Amino acid sequence: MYSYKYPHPAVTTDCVVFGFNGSGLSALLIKRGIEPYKDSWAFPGGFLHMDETAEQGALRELREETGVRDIYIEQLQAFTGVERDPRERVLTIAFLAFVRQDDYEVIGGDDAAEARWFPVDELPSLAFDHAEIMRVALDRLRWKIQYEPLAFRLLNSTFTMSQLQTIYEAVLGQTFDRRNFHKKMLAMGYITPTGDSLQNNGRPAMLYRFDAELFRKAIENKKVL
Amino acid sequence: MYSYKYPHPAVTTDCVVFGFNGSGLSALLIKRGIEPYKDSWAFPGGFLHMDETAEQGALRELREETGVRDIYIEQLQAFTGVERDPRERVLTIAFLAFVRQDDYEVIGGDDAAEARWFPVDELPSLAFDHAEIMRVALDRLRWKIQYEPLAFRLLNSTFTMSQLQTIYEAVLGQTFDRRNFHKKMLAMGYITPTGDSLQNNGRPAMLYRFDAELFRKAIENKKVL
DNA sequence: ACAAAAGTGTTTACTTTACACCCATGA
DNA sequence: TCATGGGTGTAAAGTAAACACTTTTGT
Repeated sequence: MYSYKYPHPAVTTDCVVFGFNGSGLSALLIKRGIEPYKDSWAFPGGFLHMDETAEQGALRELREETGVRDIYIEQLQAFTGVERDPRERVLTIAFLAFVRQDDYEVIGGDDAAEARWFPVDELPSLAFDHAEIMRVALDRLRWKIQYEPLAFRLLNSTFTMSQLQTIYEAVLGQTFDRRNFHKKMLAMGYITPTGDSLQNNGRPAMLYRFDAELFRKAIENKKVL
Repeated sequence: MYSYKYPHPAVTTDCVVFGFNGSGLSALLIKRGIEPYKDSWAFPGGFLHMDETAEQGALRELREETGVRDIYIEQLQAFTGVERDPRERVLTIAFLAFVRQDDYEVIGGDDAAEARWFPVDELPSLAFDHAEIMRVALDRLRWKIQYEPLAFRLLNSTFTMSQLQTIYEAVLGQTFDRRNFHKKMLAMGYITPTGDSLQNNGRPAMLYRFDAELFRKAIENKKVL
């Protein structure tokens, strides 16, 4: 037992993991193996340990519950509704993650009976206030992809322009002119051709690479992200 | 005493309150009246109660410690470093606020021995990790003012174009061409002239008003904030 | 030769920047 | 009448949007 002079809320972390499989945008959910909301789908997450930051906790829970590891996450926001958990006062710090969906064999583990990807437009009903968290996460994703090079975290290290365009179209829910898209992306100054090409069905497509070094220089010069 | 099966961190809220007094940008700080960091300057804030959301807690602490009440705040982010408080594990949820500096007689109260405004470029050294919070808050402010009508929260309900321009220049640390600034602001479509004017030193300046209704319509039509 | 997907350039519209003179008021 | 700050328009540059034909590959 742990005792405190004043009441303390419990603190959890949750990870909204977005993945891309070549066509549509998905989110990684786990089926809860324990109460409350047993057998409901929810974001991977769990109670914060005393010796880890929220970010470390979120990564640990993600690894334990889905097998996904070593990825980039960033804080979304804290959700602090008083009644969001029936057990006791629990607030959660939600994180956003972006991964190449095919890099991971997601497997349920620990408190998760099962883990799988759901297309973001075919989500099941979610435990706790996770539907609200999902709304905020999608808004943030749509906002950020326009100002930060998030898309490259969802692609292999080399990619074609149409793969890149597919991500933007999936996230923003609109289509772009192929020629203008191509021009605009190259004009950013941090996407470089590799020289290789990738073949699927028609003419082979050139492969590009995101250059983090050039990106850093680009934002320095242009003073806006 | 309050006992739990697993250890719980303590949770506080902190408010980074930005104010504008007609010329420069300031932040509201309190001098801590209790340990730890007694007599250091810090953001107003304190422990979260079990029956309030983080936002409610932040507003309550702000009221208790500085007398500032009934203002708009928004969540900045949670700060969760393991060693950020010497007493026990404490994580804080930081909020951002924007106020008309002259609307409030700030007064120290509760755990705060004193409360006063500091120009953001003349801040004292801060308690806990509040210097880090300040950095994040300023980054966020600079980012948001370019995309959201924050400036109007810092001004009286009617204002002149040069007052508005002064805020943008103070926050972003750069100057703008008076004519282009004027055009751009009116082009937003949600700033309307009141018909009145304000006199200070030369020719009287037209007074404008921020129209929240027009703003709502403007973001609907332009689909980007 | 045909189907499928990829590569590419030009014109037009729009947005942003640069820039200077006249006006209203108080001292 | 002078000093102070406010109001305003136009031309040039840059950015974004519209738009269609040709190329490479596999079948």
